[in-house]
Amino acid sequence: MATIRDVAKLANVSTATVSRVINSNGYVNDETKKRVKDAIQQLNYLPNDVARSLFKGRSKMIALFVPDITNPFFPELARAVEDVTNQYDYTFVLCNTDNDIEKQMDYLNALQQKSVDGFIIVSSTIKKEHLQHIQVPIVALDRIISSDISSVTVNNRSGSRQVVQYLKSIGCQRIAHVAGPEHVDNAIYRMRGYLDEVKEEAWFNSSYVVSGKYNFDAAREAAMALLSELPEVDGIFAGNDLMGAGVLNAAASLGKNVPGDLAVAGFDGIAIGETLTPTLTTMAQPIYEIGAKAAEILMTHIQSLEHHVTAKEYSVKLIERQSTMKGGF
Amino acid sequence: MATIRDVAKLANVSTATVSRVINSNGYVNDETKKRVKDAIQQLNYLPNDVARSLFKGRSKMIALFVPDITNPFFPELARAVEDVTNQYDYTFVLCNTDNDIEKQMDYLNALQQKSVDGFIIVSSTIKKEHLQHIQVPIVALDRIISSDISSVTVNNRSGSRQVVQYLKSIGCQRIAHVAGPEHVDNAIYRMRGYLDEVKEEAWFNSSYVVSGKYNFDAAREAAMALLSELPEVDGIFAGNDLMGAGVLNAAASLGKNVPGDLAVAGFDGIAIGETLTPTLTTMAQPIYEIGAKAAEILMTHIQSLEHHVTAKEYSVKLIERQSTMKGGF
DNA sequence: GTGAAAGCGCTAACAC
DNA sequence: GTGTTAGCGCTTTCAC
Repeated sequence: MATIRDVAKLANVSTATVSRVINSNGYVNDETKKRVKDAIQQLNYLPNDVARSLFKGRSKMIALFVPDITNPFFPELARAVEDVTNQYDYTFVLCNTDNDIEKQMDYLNALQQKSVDGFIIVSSTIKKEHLQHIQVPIVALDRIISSDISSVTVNNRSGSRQVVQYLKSIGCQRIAHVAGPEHVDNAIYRMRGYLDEVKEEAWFNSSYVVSGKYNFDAAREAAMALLSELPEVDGIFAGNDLMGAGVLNAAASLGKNVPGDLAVAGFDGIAIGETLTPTLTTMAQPIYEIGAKAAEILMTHIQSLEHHVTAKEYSVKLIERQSTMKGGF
Repeated sequence: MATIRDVAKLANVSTATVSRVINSNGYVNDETKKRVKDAIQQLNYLPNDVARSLFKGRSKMIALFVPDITNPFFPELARAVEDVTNQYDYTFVLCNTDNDIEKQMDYLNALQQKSVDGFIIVSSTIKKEHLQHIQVPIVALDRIISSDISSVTVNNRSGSRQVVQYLKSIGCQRIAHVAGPEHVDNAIYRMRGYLDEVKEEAWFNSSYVVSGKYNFDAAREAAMALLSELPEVDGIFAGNDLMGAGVLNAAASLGKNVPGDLAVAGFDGIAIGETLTPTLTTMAQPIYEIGAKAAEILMTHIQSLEHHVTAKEYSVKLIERQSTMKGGF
């Protein structure tokens, strides 16, 4: 690989001049500029980013922490972040954390040693204290970390209320909830939204809420038990789509017709909802948008070196599909 | 951030000694080693990886190119690669290429400027010529680039033959194929495997093969047309699971019972196959394993600086599910 | 308008 | 065993 010195030599100038040319910085005579550009071309010269990073103390890299990229909610988020990252000529580092605090701390350190310029973090275990030693901007995504860290989220609670209202509106009389993990804030908001709408109902009691841990299998099991125990349930709001799929599968196994006997709605709006049979009604997040927004905010923080906290909350939107279309399916 | 000089000063030694301690390199008196370690602790010192990279010309980063992480085949692959990467104390860079050759070239250049130590590439557009200027090891994954580049793949052709044989064995008389894109080598192998098994059949003609482009919607449309035109089809081998899901959906729309009227099998073994109704029979790749293997091979190449080409082919395995279980479902 | 030189933080000869 | 020193390739004052 050619270096700046090779270029300088070939163009008969100093390295400073070459640097000025490649960075369009300071005055350079048009004549010499051309000589330098020719030399660059001829040598196929590309500046060494590592040397630049060392000098500048910044690397033009940002990192995204997700619990697990194989969870179908995250790829779209990652895609959005990568697209924006790339658009700003930054490099995108992906870290699967499994929500393990130690793993996250290791990543934070390792990446700081690499002068990573910022972090976008989806985590339900990282707290403000864990980030005290981080010198670069951070944006929390999907889940809030603390009020002094910028965040991008959705209206989980009111969105969930809307789902339940919708289920009522199509005629459901007994609506159960398959909830996400208790230690994940958005799962709690979704459950609260559900409770807001049902806690005053005469029929309601706590056995209408079961735990599905945000995954397919657990939700399937939970729904099997729930539907056996409370056969009068005619509507289920699953805290995410993956659990919604589990509920559909459980219903099929029990010979329950969806949506005839049972209406099912999920939350998130991930792509697989459309591939299921019946297709799954869901309260959709603008997943790509929130990912892209988080990246944009991070870029703003990085470039201004200013830390004005912004907390953006997007609205979710109901997408009606076969799993609740009592008339049409 | 403290530097090696701060540590040296505090411990009353030279930077060379500190370097020896942090790299467990060369002889250092136990006494002074302790002093250095204390100083490191006290200052919370972490070596600057950028400076190291500049000196060494290597960055301890590797990059994975995938067409699009939102395609459900890739997250598991990415997860595997990241796990291995992390285990070797490397940093993982993810690039969505959309199979766009220009984007891929840009990434290659940008990452070379960052001294990335190696690439794992899933691409149907990159050819050997595009990689001529790359100085670091490359491993091709899922799709072969050229015979002198290490690769990890599966037996697409014989695996596909097995799927068709299996469909015959459960009684299918007219088996159609929804094929992937013509410019993707593994899609071609899968189609050939299918043809190997049916081209001598009296009933066979080319209208039994339709194109589904490896995606849900195209496959759904193709299957709708196919099933309308050739109602005698009682078995479909879809070139991947995403298209298998499309076929299932099409069948449901047409009121065809799966597996009663029509058996459906896919290829890949991605997780959503289990969430469908009926669940989808598939010829499963060991996705995580092949991703991990590719990463291991890359690490070997990186560490030995030797370029012994290895081409590993894994075997796929049939997973029988409801979409073909004529008896049980 | 251009060049000389210092320095980003580290490692590895090479001395002693 | 430990220190001195010369870079890795770049950017940026500060001269001229």
